[in-house]
Amino acid sequence: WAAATGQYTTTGDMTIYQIRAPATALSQGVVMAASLGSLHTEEATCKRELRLMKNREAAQERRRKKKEYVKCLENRVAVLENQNKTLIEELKALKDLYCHKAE
DNA sequence: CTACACACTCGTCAGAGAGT
DNA sequence: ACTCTCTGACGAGTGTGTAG
Repeated sequence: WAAATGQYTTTGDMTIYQIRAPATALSQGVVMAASLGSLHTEEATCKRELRLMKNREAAQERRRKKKEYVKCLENRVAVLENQNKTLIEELKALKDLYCHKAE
């Protein structure tokens, strides 16, 4: 997994996860540390993979809901445009009626 | 056919906010 | 203080249309 985004290093009593900056990015690496006592490297790896998986699923769900929302809005636009058209026609008919009565 | 531009999708990161 | 979820932003990969 290290090839993907980062790598682990151990310094003193701390296990450090160093995120490798993207090839073109200006940002420095971010350091996330966890005490060696509670977070074994293997356990940390597991935790990270679990977090990535959950986040991946969250992003997918988010995008699905966004699509749904946009579709909903588009439907609403269509309905309102139809209503508007109908009202304009109705208004026109009433105006005609009124004009003929006035004559 | 190739090279390029543009649009779209996906995974990931970082940060905010809520819950414990 | 710590953990978890949600979400905007970003970069990489891929598909598609178009000019040369």
